[in-house]
Amino acid sequence: MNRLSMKHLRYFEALAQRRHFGRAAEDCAISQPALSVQIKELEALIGAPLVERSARRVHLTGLGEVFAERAGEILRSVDELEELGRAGSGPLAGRLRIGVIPTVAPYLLPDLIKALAQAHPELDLRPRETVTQRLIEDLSEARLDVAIVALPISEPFLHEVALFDEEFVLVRPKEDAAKPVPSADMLRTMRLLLLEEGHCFRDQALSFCNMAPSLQGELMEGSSLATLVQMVGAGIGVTLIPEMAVAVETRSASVSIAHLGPEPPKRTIGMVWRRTNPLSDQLGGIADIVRSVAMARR
Amino acid sequence: MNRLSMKHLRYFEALAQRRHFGRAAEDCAISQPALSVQIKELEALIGAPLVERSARRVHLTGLGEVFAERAGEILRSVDELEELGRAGSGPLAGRLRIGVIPTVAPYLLPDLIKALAQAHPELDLRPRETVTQRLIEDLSEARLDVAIVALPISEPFLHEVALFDEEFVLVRPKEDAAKPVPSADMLRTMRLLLLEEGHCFRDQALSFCNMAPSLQGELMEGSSLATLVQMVGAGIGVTLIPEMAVAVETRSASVSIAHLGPEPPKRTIGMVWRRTNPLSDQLGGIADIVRSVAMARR
DNA sequence: GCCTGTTCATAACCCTGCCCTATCACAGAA
DNA sequence: TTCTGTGATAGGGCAGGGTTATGAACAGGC
Repeated sequence: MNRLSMKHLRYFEALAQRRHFGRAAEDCAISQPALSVQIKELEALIGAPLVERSARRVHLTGLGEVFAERAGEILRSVDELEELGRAGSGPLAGRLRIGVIPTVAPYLLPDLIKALAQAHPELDLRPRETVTQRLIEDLSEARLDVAIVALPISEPFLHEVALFDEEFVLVRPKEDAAKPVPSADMLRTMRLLLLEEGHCFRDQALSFCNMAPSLQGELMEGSSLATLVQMVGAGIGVTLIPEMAVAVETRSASVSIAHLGPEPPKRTIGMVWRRTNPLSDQLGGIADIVRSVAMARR
Repeated sequence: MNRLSMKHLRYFEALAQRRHFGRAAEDCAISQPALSVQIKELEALIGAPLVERSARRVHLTGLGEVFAERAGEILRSVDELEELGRAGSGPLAGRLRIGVIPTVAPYLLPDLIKALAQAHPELDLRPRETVTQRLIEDLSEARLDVAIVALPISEPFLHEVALFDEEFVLVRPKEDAAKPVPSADMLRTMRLLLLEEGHCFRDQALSFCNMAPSLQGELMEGSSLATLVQMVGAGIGVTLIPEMAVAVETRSASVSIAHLGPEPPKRTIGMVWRRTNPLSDQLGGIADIVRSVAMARR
């Protein structure tokens, strides 16, 4: 006889309702002696009698009634708790903490949130925007469920799925529109505006130009693509932005867009999550939705 | 594997706090495999994973966190419930439903309530005033814990203890004060005012006068001793009242009190409760308090 | 790359707790 | 009294939940 158990509560509740050991035992699908013993044990546990036994009828003591009431409340909570799994009936119910890198988030998230809310209305979406490294850390510490980043990540503990490829396009001042499109090598000689350290997109752009990260002395840095484009519009230099950002960012700037050929630079955006995440299977479905949203934006 | 148990909740709570199977198992004073099995069973029961196992660290799933929170609340309630017995530390904690007959209640209850509140501050007193028969019924149905009535009751299921004896005194109009005190036989010829049917005091008075209950045609009836005394003051007849009522009832009426002798009628007031009441022992203590209050009123 | 330590899962065994049936004890009713 | 209904007690058996031993997966150091 150790501590209060669920059985004690359920048996006592039955007894409180029926006020009859035999009848209550029946309700509990056990024999009358079994119930008697359990109730007795419960009273010993509480240290005070809860029921008053008389030959003809069973009554609750004052304490017994208080106990029955509280026990009932607890049991209802427990019943509810048992239903918790089934209640979140859909495969993906509850919170989904999704991280997105800054060079994707503003262009993808608005549509994505709408699409996810439609596909999984019971989903409590918690988006978060930050650089890749932080996203990986957050995934590792289980502060995030999934992240949308540029692949590859190559973290052994993460599962990766590709979502889509996106091209990098050159943003020049409007008056340069007629000029020939520079090659990657030529870019290196131009004043190239890039995001500050930590953004993966910065590294991707540098890699396309075959520039060592240490050459950055010559460069200007901005904290967002919007800033970079506005600076280009002001004639300060040129920059690269991902295709998806074009529609939003060039609307209000006097810049021209040029596709870099013949082998345009591009990156692969993908979704990653911990291999150990028990929802792994369902997360593939989420990835499909992200993919379709990204395609629709073309 | 049947239903959710206290162990499931406690083990899961430990795991949620420690985020480590071995450590949590230690907290629960069981072995790590035992905890693993229970958690696994719990997840099967809920129908969804609650924890995410990885080699280095354990995380809760979204559902797991919700579950942990709710489980914690439930466990706190249960802990509290376990304390219920010990909390009502005194032998007589909680509700005490006490019934008193109407010819005693107004003269005893005020002092009694004060005395009981002082002796047992944790006592939640629920007094009730009604005629003997109803009191007995209420005791039988466990709607009352104890009753203060005129003895004997002679119900086999009730335990009786005597509290005190009280004399009946004659109430006459003030102008009769000088007249000789009538004998019991003489009373029968006077206009005797009595309580209405159902009050035990009525029967006791009738019995003193050796009058058959059927002779009531000649009598006046009142619904309370106060009414009777006022009517006597108005010269309508005479009445008997218990000694304890004298101080209160004759204060504001022009009546005179006479002791009937040489063998004055009296009745024994006592306390009764169900033999099966588990608090039987403690109730003797309550009776002692009632007794001392009654004595003090002399 | 291989070895080692950590951690959770699985397996095999065992014991305690719980339930069953049978029976007793008691109180009311006939 | 005897009979009936009710709760308590006794003794035995099954299984849930515990134990230890071991396996599998993974991280980190050499």
